[in-house]
Amino acid sequence: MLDKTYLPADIESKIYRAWEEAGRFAAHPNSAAEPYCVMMPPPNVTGSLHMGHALNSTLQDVLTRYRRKLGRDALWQPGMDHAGIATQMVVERQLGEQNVHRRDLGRDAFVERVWQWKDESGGAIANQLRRLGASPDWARDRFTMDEGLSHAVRTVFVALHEEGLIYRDKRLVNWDPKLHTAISDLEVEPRESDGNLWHFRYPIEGRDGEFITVATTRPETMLGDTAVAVHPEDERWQDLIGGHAVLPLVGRRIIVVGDEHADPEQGSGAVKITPAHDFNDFEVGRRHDLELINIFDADACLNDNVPEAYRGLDRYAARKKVIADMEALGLIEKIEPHRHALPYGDRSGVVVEPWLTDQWFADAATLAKPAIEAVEAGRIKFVPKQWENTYFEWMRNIQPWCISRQLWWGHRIPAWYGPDQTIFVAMDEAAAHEKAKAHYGETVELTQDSDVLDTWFSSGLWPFSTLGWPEKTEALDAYYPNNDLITGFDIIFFWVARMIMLGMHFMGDVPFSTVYIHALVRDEQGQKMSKSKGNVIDPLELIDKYGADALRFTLAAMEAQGRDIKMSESRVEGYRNFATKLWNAARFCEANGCTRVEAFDPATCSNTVNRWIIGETARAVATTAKALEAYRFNEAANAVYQFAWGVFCDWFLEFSKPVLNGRDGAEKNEARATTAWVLEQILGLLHPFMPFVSEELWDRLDDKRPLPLISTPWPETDDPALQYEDASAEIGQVIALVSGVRAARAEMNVPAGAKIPLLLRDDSGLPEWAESQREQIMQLARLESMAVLDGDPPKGSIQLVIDGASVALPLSGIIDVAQESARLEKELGRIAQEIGKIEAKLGNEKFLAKAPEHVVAEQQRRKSEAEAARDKLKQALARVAAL
RNA sequence: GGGCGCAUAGCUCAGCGGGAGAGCACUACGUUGACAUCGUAGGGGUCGCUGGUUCAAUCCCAGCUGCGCCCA
Repeated sequence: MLDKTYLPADIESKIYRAWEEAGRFAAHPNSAAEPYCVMMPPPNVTGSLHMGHALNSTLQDVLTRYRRKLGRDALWQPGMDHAGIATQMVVERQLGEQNVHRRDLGRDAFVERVWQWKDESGGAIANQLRRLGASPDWARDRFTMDEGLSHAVRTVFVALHEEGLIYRDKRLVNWDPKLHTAISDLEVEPRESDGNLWHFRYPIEGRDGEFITVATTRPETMLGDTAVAVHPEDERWQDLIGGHAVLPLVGRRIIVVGDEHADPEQGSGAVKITPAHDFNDFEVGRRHDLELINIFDADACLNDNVPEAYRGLDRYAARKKVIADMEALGLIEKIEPHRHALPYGDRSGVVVEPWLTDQWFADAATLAKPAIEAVEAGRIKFVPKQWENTYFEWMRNIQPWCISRQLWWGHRIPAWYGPDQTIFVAMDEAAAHEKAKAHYGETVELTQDSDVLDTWFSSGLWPFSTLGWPEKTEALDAYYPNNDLITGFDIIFFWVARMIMLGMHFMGDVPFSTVYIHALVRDEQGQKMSKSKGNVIDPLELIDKYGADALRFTLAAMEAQGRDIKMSESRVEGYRNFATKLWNAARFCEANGCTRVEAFDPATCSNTVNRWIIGETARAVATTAKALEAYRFNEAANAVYQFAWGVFCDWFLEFSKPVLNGRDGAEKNEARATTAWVLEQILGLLHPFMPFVSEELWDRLDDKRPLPLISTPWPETDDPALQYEDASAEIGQVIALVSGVRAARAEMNVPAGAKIPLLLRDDSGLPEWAESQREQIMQLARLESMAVLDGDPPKGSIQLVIDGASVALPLSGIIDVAQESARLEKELGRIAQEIGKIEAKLGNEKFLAKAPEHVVAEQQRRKSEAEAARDKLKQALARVAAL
């Protein structure tokens, strides 16, 4: 016998272990089944499960389990990302606690140390995903730094280099002066902050006492100015274009150029140009062939290209000194408070510098073309569709992708330098030597590039590298293109776009056909969860408290397309209650001998209640499946919830009680078999959302199952014979009657325990449906008797009108005449209002002329129904008044 | 500045051209032999504002207001 309360913690790990040990998550690329593949966005090896992972993984697991049950050969590919900067920082921090810097260890020892850390404490998230009930094929687990994936990375680098799509260039990059590495523009986070606009006067050469005023938010960069720009059509400065100013503090002659970058509306209309330290100025410099003067070192301290007094100062000290010195010279026109966005490194949290360095770049614009076309042509579809705009917007304006990072942890760039700095890109050192020998005609010393690749370079290969590429494997053949990609909008650029670019280029086909972009999980107040705000909800705590099923169901039920999730614990609690409810329903079934009957055929049931619930089951299965096919997770979850609780528990089990408690025989047998069958369908429907409780019940309710629920086919209820529309109509009337009686009882304060008589009549006397469902009605409406209403209702009756039938509850002595009269008046008022609305429509000639026929017919039907009810209510009211 | 999204019950949110819905919260009653992590019933909404399209608008279109996000 099942316990009274379901305790998730008692069973979850046991069930999970059983699944995993039996290989229930395994994909079978050599099977005849149609493949279905989802790539897990590889979490950082340093990561631990947060709400975003929980949502992302739940959705993938729902889809995977659903498809698996549909008979597809499902591969949910798990893995982990080496997360270059993040991981290196973790280990550096550990070293820092012992006052050791990575330089003290040296590169090889440091990398060794990171691997050690990875093996010991990395990847904790995999076990956390297990607690969530995630069912990826763990045996195929991959890591972006493992041998196979590293080989794929080198292969791609070498190939793209040979095609000219990867090149080395000296360009401005976002330099992180704390981490000492270049980062991509996506890793830069603009943050609003309060600063100033300093208006500096630069003396004009050859015109004593005349100045050109430029404004800047970064005074220290003036030491690297090589020009002043004004708009070419700005009348104020026409005569100055081509002339020179003298850069204060430095004394350099700098040219005044006409360039559209200068905005005549801003300040004086003139801007200082520092081509080596500003992206816009860099472009201006390029157009006018200006000198690039780099004034910073790697720490963002001033170097030897500035006057001696400033050398060695960090950028903020330099700013102070520049301002003070300009002030002393009387060259500051004014200082205005100014709010603007500063570029922060998302990892280091310091302001990054545009800095001129040699880096490796990928020609993203070229790679993007087929990737844009694939989405335009609909070969990849984003759900919700509006994210395609975001994708297009970025892809159509894509910049060269800086792929080198000055880190130690990551894929070392497979490029070697000869003594004269000639570059040899090759799969390994031996191959590089071969190339070098061919070039130099002799063996020379080669030095490998010390940089590593951007982490996203390797994750961009994920859809095929994990399947064994560049080898032609069975898995690659079966699962590429993948089917669905489930991820958050925040990595559309970082990851999704790169996978599409690289997939198109190397596989010649899209990496996946659908990208489902899900919500961000916020806290209850709608705030983004963050450690600093302290509003982070730990999914593992929720699992401890309410069970993994409850958390999963909450996330699925709240995942409506295009809206963020405000996570609230009360919802989780509510879905925990749902699991308990189901548990108790199963317990009821168990206690009443409702066990699976092998020969049971839902298409040939005779009892109306059974036929009805079978039809309802078929509808629920269809609704759920349709919602899942459309990625409407909330609709799918709600369909299951509503059916299991609102239909099966609330009505069907109640209807079945009289039979199950009655005499043994054919009727009872059919009721038991039907109940067992429906419960099984519910468990099947529920399994993708609540795998643990459904599996546990599946197991506990029958010890002769050939397969666990996870491997049992999805409920098949397509057979039109299961619709049973006649039963649906009949039970609909029963439910209306029971509900009507219950409402009247409550309203008239009839004690809940009191059994009352009921009189009922439609056109032909006691309706057939009432007679055939007599027992159910009597039980659920708490009746003492049910008889045909002959003539007028007895005095002192509550009178109801239900689906065309007159109902009387003779309760003389119990009811209050005034109260009953008020109740009927209220009801009548409601009906009259409705009739008014419908009449307005039907009285409108244009409506009759233009509305579709079925809409008009529907309104007419509603009108006559309402009128019939109104008439009966009026009669009832008249009778009450006569008392 | 450009783009996207959101505004529906006290709260969180579905819905979406022809009868305003759910969960939670709230109120009343209730242990009827699965379940108080429960049952039954109930209250509660000019569907942000203003126009337009339509026989018909919460739903489509435009504008406005407020909020959020992305890009520059």
